[in-house]
Amino acid sequence: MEPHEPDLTAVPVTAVLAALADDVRLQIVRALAEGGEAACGSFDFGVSKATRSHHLKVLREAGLTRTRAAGTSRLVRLRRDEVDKRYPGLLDAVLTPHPPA
Amino acid sequence: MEPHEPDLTAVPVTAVLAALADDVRLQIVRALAEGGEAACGSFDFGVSKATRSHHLKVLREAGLTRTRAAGTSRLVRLRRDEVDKRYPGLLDAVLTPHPPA
DNA sequence: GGTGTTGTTCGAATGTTGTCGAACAAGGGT
DNA sequence: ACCCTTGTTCGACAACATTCGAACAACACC
Repeated sequence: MEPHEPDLTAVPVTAVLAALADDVRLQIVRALAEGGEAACGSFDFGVSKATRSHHLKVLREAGLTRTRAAGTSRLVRLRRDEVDKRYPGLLDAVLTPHPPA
Repeated sequence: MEPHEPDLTAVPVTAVLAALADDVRLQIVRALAEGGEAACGSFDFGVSKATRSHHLKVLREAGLTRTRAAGTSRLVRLRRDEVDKRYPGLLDAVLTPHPPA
């Protein structure tokens, strides 16, 4: 089956924002922004693997990540350049820590 | 009753993103970014006034807009400076037109 | 006071999303 | 061949979102 990784220009803004508007997914994106490529299993944020797989699918279909198989694992990485090009400042604005003050 | 216009620092990022992740609300925000202050009724995007009122409430409670009474109308305006300060680049990234190419 | 305009709130219908366990698929190792 | 690890997919369920019409509130104006 196809990986279903659309071009960012084919994804409505609202879908990109919706993909980022979830706590678990935001943690995943933050981890990817810091750590580069990572296996799906490395994102243990207190949800089952079914849920995690679902969130990774949402991110992938929003055009935010790319996934490639590597043995029994799958490596996920953030499509930083493409996102920054189409939505300059979005990731920076959303990924930087936000002091409660 | 209180207007319920929280400080931006008190609103989780995901709530801000969720508020922007809707077509109707994004149109409202775009209109506000261009036209400055506007009455609620000026946002006729094919939804009923009940629905419009709901969306304005979501934007207000996400800390994105401010509302003040003016006679029988209510004037809404975007909290541009505050949003830009906390999330630099967010509004720009999201409000600028996105060519499908 | 009565009427019209402008919004808000309520209740209900409908649709979407997040979550899980269980079943399944694909690889790697022994 | 067998098993373990790693992920995905399937149903199901609960929670939340969007939408509407109708009822209500506040104000202005005659």
